[in-house]
Amino acid sequence: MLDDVRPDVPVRTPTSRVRKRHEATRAEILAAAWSLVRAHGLAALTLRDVAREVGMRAPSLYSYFPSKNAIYDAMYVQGCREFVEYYEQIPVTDDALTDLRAGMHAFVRFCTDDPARYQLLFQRTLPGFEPTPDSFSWAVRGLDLLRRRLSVHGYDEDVLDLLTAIGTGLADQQISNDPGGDRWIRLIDDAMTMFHNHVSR
Amino acid sequence: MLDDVRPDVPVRTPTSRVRKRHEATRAEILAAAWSLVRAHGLAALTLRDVAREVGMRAPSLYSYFPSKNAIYDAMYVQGCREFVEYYEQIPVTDDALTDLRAGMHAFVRFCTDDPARYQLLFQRTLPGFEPTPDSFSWAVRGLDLLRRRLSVHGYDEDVLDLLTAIGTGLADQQISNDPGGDRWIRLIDDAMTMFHNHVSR
DNA sequence: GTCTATATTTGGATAGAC
DNA sequence: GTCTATCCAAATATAGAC
Repeated sequence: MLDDVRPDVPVRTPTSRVRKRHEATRAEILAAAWSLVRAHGLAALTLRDVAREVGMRAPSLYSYFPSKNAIYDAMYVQGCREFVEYYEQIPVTDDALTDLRAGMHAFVRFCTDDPARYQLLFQRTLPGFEPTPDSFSWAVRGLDLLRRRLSVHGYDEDVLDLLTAIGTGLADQQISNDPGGDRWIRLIDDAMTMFHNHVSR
Repeated sequence: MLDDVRPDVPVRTPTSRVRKRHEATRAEILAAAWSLVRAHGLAALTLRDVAREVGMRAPSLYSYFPSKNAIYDAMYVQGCREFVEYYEQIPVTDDALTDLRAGMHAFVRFCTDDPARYQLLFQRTLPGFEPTPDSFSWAVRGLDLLRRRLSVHGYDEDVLDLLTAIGTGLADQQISNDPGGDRWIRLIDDAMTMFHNHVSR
């Protein structure tokens, strides 16, 4: 084939420039989708709205995502990556209680910062959606990070399960019953004291 | 008017017999709706499906409920009443830890027994629905009962908030990450020991 | 009260021109 | 890649006969 004369840039492979533009538009679409779900709820997202937000018509989105669920799926991966980034920037000390408190504050803040994201990642009540196995592996990665952070101080499985329950409970109550406030956030330090005393018995 | 000749049973007022039949059909419709949401998810409920389940056509449901959300609303009230019934049958002892454990087991069991009901009552992620003020008062009633049960042993507000966080967290993790199992259920007694030791400091 | 028929809306997805 | 036009399906709700 003639194409093989220039194997580095074969016909049909978009140039790096074109690919970058494509990726940029994809990112713009996702940003618009996030903006909409934050404003109107996760389940209220429609392709028409997303398209209008980025100055397109709905069918044009199909050049970037094969379906609506593919958009949700990409948002899911983004959320997982944000979670990992959130956690990696928390310093680890040699004091278990300090780390527990910092970790729990980070977790609850991550959840309350964006309830729509919380619903997508952790509640999974979206009608027809579930993440692809590939995307779900990102969630596993985030959870692993969380567990590794905590197992540094020697906690076992059951104790980690108790801790995740306290975490989701605090975040859930804060979001459901005092959105924008701090009624459960201000219980975090005390809750971690309780937890720490218990597991150090 | 001639109707006034028999003021006990005026025209246009259905007889007790007719009213009872009407109520029975309403109950049948609600039972069908519960059955469907348990099988296919809370958000997947459609009037056609409900009607088919009770041997009707969709428009006939409008003789019993003015809208789909009115059905959700009636289910919401039913769920709240079931919650109250669940709690009223729990014996109160003079031992705080015993009551904490029994109360928390009851709460988590109530949630895990019917995840669709849990979602309707506590998560409130249903697209266009929110309970009418009248129905919501039933939820307040349930929460009041819960608080009264616990305040018997002298807990203050912040402590109750911590306890509700632990409760929703345990229920949420059990439903989301181990449906049908007992991975978080078996942590309840230990969690209540932790809580009790902490607040009795 | 129940039905058939239908209005209305909505929204995901596709075809094909440019 | 983007558009217009359209399809298709689902689902709530209403009108009016019986």
